[in-house]
Amino acid sequence: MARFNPSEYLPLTPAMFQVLVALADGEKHGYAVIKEVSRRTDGKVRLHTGTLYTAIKRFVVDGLVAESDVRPDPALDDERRRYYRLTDRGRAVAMAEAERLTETVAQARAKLTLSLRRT
Amino acid sequence: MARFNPSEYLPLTPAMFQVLVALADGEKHGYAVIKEVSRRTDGKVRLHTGTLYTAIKRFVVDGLVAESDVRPDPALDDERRRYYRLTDRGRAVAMAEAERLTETVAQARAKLTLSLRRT
DNA sequence: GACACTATGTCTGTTGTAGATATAGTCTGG
DNA sequence: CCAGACTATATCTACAACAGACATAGTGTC
Repeated sequence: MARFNPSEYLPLTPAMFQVLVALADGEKHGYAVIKEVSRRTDGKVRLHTGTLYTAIKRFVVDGLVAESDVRPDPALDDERRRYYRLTDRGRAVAMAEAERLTETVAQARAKLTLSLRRT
Repeated sequence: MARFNPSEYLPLTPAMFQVLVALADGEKHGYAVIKEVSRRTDGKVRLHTGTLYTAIKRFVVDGLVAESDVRPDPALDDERRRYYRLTDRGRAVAMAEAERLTETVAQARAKLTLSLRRT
């Protein structure tokens, strides 16, 4: 597992990227990921259950996400929930993807504005 | 066709976005689009012919791209080529997608760096 | 009591894409 | 001089990701 290179895991699909980003600020259960993404994007990005649970399963196998044993205060919990957290590797991949997208957008903007100046 | 709203066409798939961006600074033929994307992304993004020609066909139908009659100097031309240019609508969609991606990346960066500060 | 919400998960059909194949002309090195 | 690479368009098949439906089940609300 030594010298894991995040860029070899790229590009992520938009849905998978959103899953990792949702877990970035603290562990969450599946349904909470769906809601967080929907809330954050004003309902524009809607992860469906088929997409979400399949993605998380793969992330756990690949070591980007780990299932957590830590349960919150039982009063706030729901025993059906399964909590997931981003691993160091998952965080590195998400950051690399963010950088890749930044570069892509920068190039796109450059080309799109360049041609406006010409016209 | 009045009051076309570009955001209804979003999100674009990464491949489709690259095609529109490639055409942003002037009309090109299909093979030139493939090469431009590959060159610009240091070989990281490789559009395949199946993807490219299928995407362009759809863009022409949807009015985001138009086939151009303008042929360059015959000395520089290749009669097999088919040239395509971005329409106003195509440009509007590409710009809207660039803005959407900018917002997505900004949110991702915020969440990813926030958690670093916590830890 | 009906409906919406929370929560996890599987299944199927659709879509987009990769990669192969087809065709064919040009160009370059050994 | 001919093999192989490159240019150029296009179609086809197979696969992976995803949407959306379905299944299950408990809780909350009108």
